[in-house]
Amino acid sequence: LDEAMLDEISLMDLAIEEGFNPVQASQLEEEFDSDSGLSLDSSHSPASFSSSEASSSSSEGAVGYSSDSENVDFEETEGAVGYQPEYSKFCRMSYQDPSELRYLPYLEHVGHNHTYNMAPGAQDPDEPHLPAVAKKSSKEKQSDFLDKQMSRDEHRARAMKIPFTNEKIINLPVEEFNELLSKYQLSEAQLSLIRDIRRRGKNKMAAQNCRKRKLDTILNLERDVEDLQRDKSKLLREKVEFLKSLRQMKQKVQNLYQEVFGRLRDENGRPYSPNQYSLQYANDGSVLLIPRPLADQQARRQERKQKDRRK
DNA sequence: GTAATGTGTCATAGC
DNA sequence: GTGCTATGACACATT
Repeated sequence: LDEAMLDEISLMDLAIEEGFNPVQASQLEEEFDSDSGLSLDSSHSPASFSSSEASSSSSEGAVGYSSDSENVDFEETEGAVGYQPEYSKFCRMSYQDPSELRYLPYLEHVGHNHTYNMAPGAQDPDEPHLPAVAKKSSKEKQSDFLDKQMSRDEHRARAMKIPFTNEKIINLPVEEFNELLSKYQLSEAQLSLIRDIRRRGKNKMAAQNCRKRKLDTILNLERDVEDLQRDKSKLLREKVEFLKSLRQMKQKVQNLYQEVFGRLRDENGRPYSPNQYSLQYANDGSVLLIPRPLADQQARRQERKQKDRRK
């Protein structure tokens, strides 16, 4: 019995393994396409014109998700230095009216753009020219990377001459935000960029909170699992103790029974046969000597009652 | 070279 | 209808 209990306890050591679905890498079908194959960067298309052309002609229709707001013409940006994939994401498709794709018919099938990746040298014109820097530690590089990430919209805002800070764009309440917008004469492109910056900024914070919450939830659940495992172990130990104690009590009763039965004598002074008689405990505490068949019958009845009660 | 991890972004649902 | 938040999924960089 104890071994069975211990086996049961050992079953609690359940390894919680998270399933992992590896992200399938997209196939690169064209030499300069992004990994997702969804790049909208027209400069990479054989039938395209440059992004600056696209932006310069966008006064009457956007080519990207955020129209010309992010396709700023950065002719002052000089040749790219090295591979800057993070700077390539400036032309998205989401929310876009398909009719706006008339200049890029070969991209009409694209529904979701993750244009993070560009060919070497095809730096996002939105982004500033970043000269090569001295070797940095991985932490510094990570920090640099994050700085670039965080300032990307700021570069865009500066390039589009947005007259207030991104911090305001992102954090002002709607009313104040709209009030701020109304104070300036802003072009459609500027308004579009501002809305994008606000949306991205808010979503960025939301994602950070979401991830924190997710981690907290996981930690709490892990703690709960540990607590429950401790409780279960404790209950199982108690169960083992109770069963042991019950077995001892039953043994004592059995010994007592045999002692009492062995001392009983009939009117002729002979002992009763345990095959023909048995002792039975009455509800009032008395002990009766009754013939075996009757005792067996009562025992069966009692058993049935208990079964019914369990149901 | 690869798996794991962290981050920003997009799409979408729900409020 | 609009704006916001939450979250899954994706792409990418880094470790």
